[in-house]
Amino acid sequence: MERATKQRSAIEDALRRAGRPLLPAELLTEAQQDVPGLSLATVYRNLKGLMADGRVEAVSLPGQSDRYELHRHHHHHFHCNDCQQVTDIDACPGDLARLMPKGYQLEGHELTLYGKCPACAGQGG
Amino acid sequence: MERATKQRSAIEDALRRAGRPLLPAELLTEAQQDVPGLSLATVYRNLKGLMADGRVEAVSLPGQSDRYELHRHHHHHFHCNDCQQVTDIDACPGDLARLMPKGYQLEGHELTLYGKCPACAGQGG
DNA sequence: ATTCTATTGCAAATGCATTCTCAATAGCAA
DNA sequence: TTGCTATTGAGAATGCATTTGCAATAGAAT
Repeated sequence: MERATKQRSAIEDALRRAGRPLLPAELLTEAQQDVPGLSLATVYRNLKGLMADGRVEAVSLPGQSDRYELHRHHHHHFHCNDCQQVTDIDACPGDLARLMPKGYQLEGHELTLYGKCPACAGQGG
Repeated sequence: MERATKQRSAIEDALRRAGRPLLPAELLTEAQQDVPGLSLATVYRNLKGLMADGRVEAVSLPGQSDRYELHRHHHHHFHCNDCQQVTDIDACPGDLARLMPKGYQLEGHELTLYGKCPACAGQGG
């Protein structure tokens, strides 16, 4: 991460445009609109560097391979059961400490919502 | 799943004793207390069969490989940041629909709580 | 422009969880 | 008991996401 490359900016731009977590393969396709020859290995290499710089973070959902998005404050995710697309949810249930059994210390949480996104909900899926 | 085998009952017994989701490797170790020669392949084979029968279900946590537990009603999970052990949480935040953006249909959710279990909290981890 | 070396594309290589192959074993019906 | 065949153990094989080796390319300091 010492030099600025068109590949890296294409990758960051693609993430910015998407505004949601992308799979490496999706990110590759998106960024290839700027840099046609871009390779998946380069996507992974840059994601690793961008994560080390705190500019990008991985999004792990249950049973899914990691997606990546630009760094954001605490939020959650919605996963469409139809199109598999993931959307950021800028809200939090809060007060989860009350769910904890006695003796357990709560340090964090992750919430994944499932259902249909507007596009899929409208198609009788 | 046509014949009853000591391997299968050892596997079910181990899950019952644990009372929490186990990794295939943990389950192997536990069940080997009953059937020393038990192999990992047999653990996987039986888990698949038990899941098909609805007796066992997979527990996927973000960024983790699947764990397995006996079938239970809706619940959530706590993952200890120290010992990595997973505990069932018989409570639910409820009313998550209010977190949904307009146009999205909520069909389900998964909540993972993180922190320290009693054993690890007591050790200044 | 020249030089140095970080970065890239490609394909091969990893790491891993899970599945499969196959001969030997063991439920269980008769 | 006997016979049929589902199940098992062991290890090789898969499938996938991710990483790496290497020669070629391209930032950017001079």
